[in-house]
Amino acid sequence: MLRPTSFDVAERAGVSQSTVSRALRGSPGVNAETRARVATAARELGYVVDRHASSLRLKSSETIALVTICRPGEDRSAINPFYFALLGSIAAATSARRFNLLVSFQESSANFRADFVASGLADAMIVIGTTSNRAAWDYFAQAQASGLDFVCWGSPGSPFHWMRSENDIGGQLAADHFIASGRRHIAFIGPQQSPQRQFDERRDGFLATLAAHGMTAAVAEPPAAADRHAQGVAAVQALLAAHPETDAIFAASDMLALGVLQGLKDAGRRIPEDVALIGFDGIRAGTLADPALTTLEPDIDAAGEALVAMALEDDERTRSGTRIPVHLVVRGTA
Amino acid sequence: MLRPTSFDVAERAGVSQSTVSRALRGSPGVNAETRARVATAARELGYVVDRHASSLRLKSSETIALVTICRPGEDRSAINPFYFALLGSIAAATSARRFNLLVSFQESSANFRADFVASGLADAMIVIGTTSNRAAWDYFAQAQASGLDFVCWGSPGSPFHWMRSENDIGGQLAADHFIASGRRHIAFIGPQQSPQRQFDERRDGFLATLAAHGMTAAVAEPPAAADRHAQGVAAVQALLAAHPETDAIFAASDMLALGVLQGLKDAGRRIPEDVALIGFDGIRAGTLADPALTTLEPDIDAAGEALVAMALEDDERTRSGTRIPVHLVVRGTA
DNA sequence: CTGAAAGCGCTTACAG
DNA sequence: CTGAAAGCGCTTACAG
Repeated sequence: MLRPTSFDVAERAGVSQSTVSRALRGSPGVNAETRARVATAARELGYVVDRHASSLRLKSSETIALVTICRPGEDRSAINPFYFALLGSIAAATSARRFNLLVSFQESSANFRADFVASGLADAMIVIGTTSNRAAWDYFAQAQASGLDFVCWGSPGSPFHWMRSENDIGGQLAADHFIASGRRHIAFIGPQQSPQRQFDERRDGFLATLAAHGMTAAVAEPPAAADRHAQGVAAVQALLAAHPETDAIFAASDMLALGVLQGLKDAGRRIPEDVALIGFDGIRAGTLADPALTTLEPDIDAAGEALVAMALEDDERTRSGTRIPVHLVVRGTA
Repeated sequence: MLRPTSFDVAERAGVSQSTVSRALRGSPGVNAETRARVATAARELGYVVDRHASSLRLKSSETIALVTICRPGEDRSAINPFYFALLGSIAAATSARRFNLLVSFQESSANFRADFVASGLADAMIVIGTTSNRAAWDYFAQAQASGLDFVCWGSPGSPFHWMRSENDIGGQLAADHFIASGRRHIAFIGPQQSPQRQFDERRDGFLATLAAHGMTAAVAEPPAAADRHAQGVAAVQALLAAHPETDAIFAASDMLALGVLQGLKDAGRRIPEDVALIGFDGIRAGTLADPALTTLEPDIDAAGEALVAMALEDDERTRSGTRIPVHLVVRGTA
C-alpha cells in the first residue's frame, strides 16, 4: 500500500475512520485506550495525515507565503544577505508555530505572483526584498487594491502593513558615537529619492542629532551602479573629492558601507584613524571586513517573529507601524 | 462572497462546473467561445483554483520541499551563504517549472521533519546544509531507510542520492594555479574526518596534481571552533607555526578561506605577495574581502536546476553521482 | 462539445 | 465515547 489513509488505520485499529481522525487530532472525548490503539496502528502503517484533504476541510493550510523581491536579472547569490537573514528568522518563527513556509523570489512580470492566499496555499503572505524594483511593488500595490492583504518589511511607498527598524534611533546612535569620538567632518551616504523610507529615517535621525549639537553633515547620494556595494565605492570617491576633510561617514546600509570601506581604502585613507565608518543592517559580511564593520544591527529574530505574528494577526499588535529595535555594534571601523 | 468556487464561475458563465474546470485547465475539446466566457467570468469574480482541492484530486501538489540543515543553536544569519545561494537557485529552478517551494530549516530533534512528501505537501524533497550536524543526517538516513526518498547536496555519508561539485577538478585547478605562479611551499587546510566527502575530494585532486609535479603539501586539520571562519583563523596560526615557509594555501571552503585570510593578516603576512590563497564555493563575501578572494566557483544555477530535475526525476539523469562544473575565479588573493 | 456524478482523504455535526 | 454521513472544491471517466 503506497499511501495508507485513515481508513486503513481504522481497519487495523478496529475502529471507525472518524475515530481515527479524532484520536490523531487529539480531540477530547476519545477513550485513552482507543487513542493508543489508533496511534499504534498509525505508526505501524507509517500513516501521515494528508494535508490537502485536511486543509480543504479546515479551510486553513497553516502555511505562510514569503515573497522576496529581487532586482531584475539579479543573480540569486547577489541578493542582499540581510533578506536571507530575514528569511531565516521568518522560517524560525513559522516553524515555532508548526506552520509551513512557502518561498518565492520574484523579479519581473514573468514570475510576479500574489495568489498564495487566494488559492488556499497559504493563510497569510509576507513580502520582503529590494525596494528598487518598482514594477514589483506596483504589482503588489495593485494586488492589495484588489483586496489582497499582506505584511511587508520596509516601506515601498504604498499604504501597506509594514514593519521597520527603529531607524531614527539608529541614526541617533550613529551620530552620538561620532560626536563622542571627536569626529567633526561628518557625512551621510544614502539614497535620497528611494521609495525606501527607511533610508530617510536613518538620515533624519542622524542629522537631527547632529543639529542638536550644532553640527551639520554632508549628504551624498550614491550614483547609479550595479548594486549597493558598487554605489558605495563610487559615492565615497565623489564625497572625498567634494569634502576631503571628511572624518566620519554613516552609510544607509551595510552593503553600501562595505563599498564605502573599499572606496576609502582605494583613496588611501586609514580606517578608522582617518575616517570612521558606520553601516546599518548587521549582515555577516560586515564581520568579515577588514577592519570589521561597526553597524546598527536590528534584532532580526524579533523582526521575523513580529512579521509572522502580524501576518497571522494572532496577537493584538496593530497591523502597521511596528518598529524593531536596533543597537550599535562597535567593531573596527568606528 | 469571500472565496468564489468553480460553481460560482459556472453560474456566471452559464455553463456547468465541469466545463469551468476544463476550460480553466486548458483541456482540449472546449469550445473557444465557451472557454472565453468562462475566462471572463473567472476574472470578474477574481476566481483562483483552490490548490488543496486540486492537489487532493490530482494527487500531486507541484511543490518541492527544501530542507536546510543548520548547526544546532546557530543564528540564522550565520548560515553559510553558500546554502542561501543554493536555496535561491533551487527557487529559480522550481519557479521555472511553475512549482512551489516549501522551505524548512532544521537543526535538532525539536524540529526534525521529513514528512513533506508523505503528507502530500510536496512531490519531492531536497536536503542541503551543513554536514556537521550528525543527528540531522542520521534522522534523514533513518527516514530514507523507511522508504522515504530525497536528493541531497554534498555527501553526508549515507547512500543518499547526491549531487556534488567537480571537487577533484577544483583541487586540480588550484594546484595548477599555484604551480604556474611559482609557489613552492604549499598547504591544504580542511576538515579531514568530515562526513562531507567533498572536502576529501578537493584535497585529493589538489594533492594528486601536486604529486604529478613531484610536489607535496602540508595538510592541516582546522581545530574545533564556533564556525568555519573561526576554524580558518585558528588553523592558519597552527600551520604557520609548523610551516613558517608556507607560500600558498588552498582552503576547502570560502568561509574557511576567509578565516585563513584574517589569520594571515594577523600574522603580518602580505597576501598574495607572501602567501597566496584559494578558497572554494564562490560566495559573495569573497568578493568583498580585501584582497578579494580567489576561489573555485561551482555553477550554482546548474546545481539548483539539476537538484530539482533529479528530485522530480523528470529527465533521464541518473539519480546519483551528478557533478556540477566548477571554474577558477582569479581575484586578489592568488 | 457539455453535463451529471463519483471520488480524492480528510473533519466534524449529528445520532446513538 | 463511537459510528455513519455530509461536505470541503476540485478533476475526469462516463454518457449523451
